[in-house]
Amino acid sequence: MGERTRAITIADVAARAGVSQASVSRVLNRKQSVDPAIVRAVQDAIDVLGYTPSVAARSLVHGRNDTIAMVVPDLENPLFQGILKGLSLAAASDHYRVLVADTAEVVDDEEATAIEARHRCDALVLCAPRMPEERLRRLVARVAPVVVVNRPLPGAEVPIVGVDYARGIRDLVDHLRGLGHERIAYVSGPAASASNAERLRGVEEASAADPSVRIDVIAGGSRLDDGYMVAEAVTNARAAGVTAVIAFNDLVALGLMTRLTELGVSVPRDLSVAGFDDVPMARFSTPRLTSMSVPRGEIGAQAWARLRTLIAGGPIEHSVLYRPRLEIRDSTGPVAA
Amino acid sequence: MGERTRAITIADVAARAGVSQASVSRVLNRKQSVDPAIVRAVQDAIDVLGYTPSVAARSLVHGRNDTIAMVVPDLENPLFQGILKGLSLAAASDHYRVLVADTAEVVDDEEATAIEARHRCDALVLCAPRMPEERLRRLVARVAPVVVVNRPLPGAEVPIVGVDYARGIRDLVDHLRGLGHERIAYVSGPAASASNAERLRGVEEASAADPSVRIDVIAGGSRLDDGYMVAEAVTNARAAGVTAVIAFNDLVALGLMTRLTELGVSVPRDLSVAGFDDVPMARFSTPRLTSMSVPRGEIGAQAWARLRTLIAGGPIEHSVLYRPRLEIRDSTGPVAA
DNA sequence: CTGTTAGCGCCTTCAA
DNA sequence: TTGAAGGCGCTAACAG
Repeated sequence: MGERTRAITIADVAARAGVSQASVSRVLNRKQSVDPAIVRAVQDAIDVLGYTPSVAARSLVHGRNDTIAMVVPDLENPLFQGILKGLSLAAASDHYRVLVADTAEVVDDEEATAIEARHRCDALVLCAPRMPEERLRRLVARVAPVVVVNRPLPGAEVPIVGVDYARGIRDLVDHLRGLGHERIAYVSGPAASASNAERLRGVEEASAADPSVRIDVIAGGSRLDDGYMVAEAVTNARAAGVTAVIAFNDLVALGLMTRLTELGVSVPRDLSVAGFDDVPMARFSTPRLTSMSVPRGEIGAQAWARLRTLIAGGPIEHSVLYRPRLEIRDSTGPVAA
Repeated sequence: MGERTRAITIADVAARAGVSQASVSRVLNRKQSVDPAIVRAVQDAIDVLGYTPSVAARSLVHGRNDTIAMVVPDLENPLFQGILKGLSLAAASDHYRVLVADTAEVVDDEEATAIEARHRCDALVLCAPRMPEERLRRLVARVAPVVVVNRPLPGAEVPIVGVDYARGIRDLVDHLRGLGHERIAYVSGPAASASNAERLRGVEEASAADPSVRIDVIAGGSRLDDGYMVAEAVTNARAAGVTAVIAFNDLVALGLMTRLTELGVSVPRDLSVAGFDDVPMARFSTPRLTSMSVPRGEIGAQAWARLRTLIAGGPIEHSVLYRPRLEIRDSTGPVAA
């Protein structure tokens, strides 16, 4: 890598500077102190020759290559993008780079992809929202050091950086309750998604905590289209008394609102709609979308912090769960009188 | 990399199988024909030991590591995400992985980042829309094999995969002209952006080709906020007779429409608005946004195709320029009578 | 402080 | 067809 023609090596530098390779290596790594004259000679030789050390050789000697991998189901998901960005920037500040491995939503490939990616790198960030728990647990043990992002994994020896989706849903329900809504619909995400399961748990908890509220679940999805297409089901629910909708995420909420507008359903007058994730677009929809904000970049940065500790041989640090922050905008309002 | 404890090596496998390392290497790489008995013995040993070859050692020997890097100014830009996804998938099908290097919009870091990334990888995909041409030309020569994405670079020895933005703008202007618009405003992107320059060229060409049309340029930006904030300037332009707006990209168009709606300006009745890039959200805005579609994933895939040829020692293949496709939706309409 | 010597794990001639 | 040996480029002992 890194060279077109026959690369110049540390031996060339040593020869030109009239010293041993070890000395060159020393000035390169500033480990021991070296005679200033030699340092200068070596520096000169390096400059003249335009030498750069081979990362491959270094990797072989050190047993690491200052690279981590992030495995994601879909690079086009704004949530993962934000995490990747945060991870990439944080890692870069420690001279680490990030390899991306998009599994294109094929759950059955995730395991192999993760193992392969891990083999090229020093550590792994795993986003595998749909992988069965047991399989993920085995995988995690196999590819350590690793941190799991955006889903719980009870009992596994791995740091987790995630979001308290259940709590977020409860907070959202509270918000709607405060506006007078008692009949709410939750448009669910992908059936196998762990974070959808967490949200559903939040739905249950909210129902249990407040008998006056009733929350129906409508099968949805995770993308704009899914929200668009679920609109009919939502209007049916509305006819049956539902006054507010919580969507799996903002994309679904935005797609839903688009269709509702077409159908002549006014948000929030006829129906309140809330999303989750607080993607940039949420502030720019009409009406502006009430959402639960999730610190995407921060999740990536925290994942790196934990990974760095593990790489350095440190302990498995405490997991973190971010509590989503309610962003009240214009798509939710008081229940119609 | 790839190991926690002392890794097992090809020597361990050889020992257990009772053959030489060379034989193991042979069955691993299925190069020469090997005695079936040996093959079996080696396979068994590999399975029992759970051996996987060291990528670092391989890299050192081969001088490559089956990894390419993509340098981008901002991972959160939907355009680059799409390209990255396409690139990543295409490369993966050839057992290559992609390293991402986000320069966080700091143009002065791009050069160093590119060189560093290139040093870790076999080749580079460069997205550097704001780097001065001359500097980019020098850089490109230095980091080959490389392909430049999404900007022209006349006279450089490098394949380019890009978009004919000028043509796209002209097609868009034609569309608006067909609807009767003669006074158009172009909300420009970042001043240093090469693709903005291309769009401006399209604006000039369109004006030159059709004297009946007049296109004003309004300074904008590249994000939702920029579009939102430029709305006042746009309404002023409208007061001065402008009947249609072309935004630098969809994000700007969407932000602009949001603000226009707030200001009571009806799109497309009072003003037509068109974007560029055709991001997923364009189909879901209210009104649905007319845009110029750009094949994001395909750009990434083509970038990989060219890179692969270069890596294999092939020639610099022809550059490609995609012609954006007009997606007529509801945000553009006939000029008011 | 410096040079010599062994590897890191793998592939690849070269003989046998 | 197989094994032995050298080397990819660098670093880390170990002497000197």
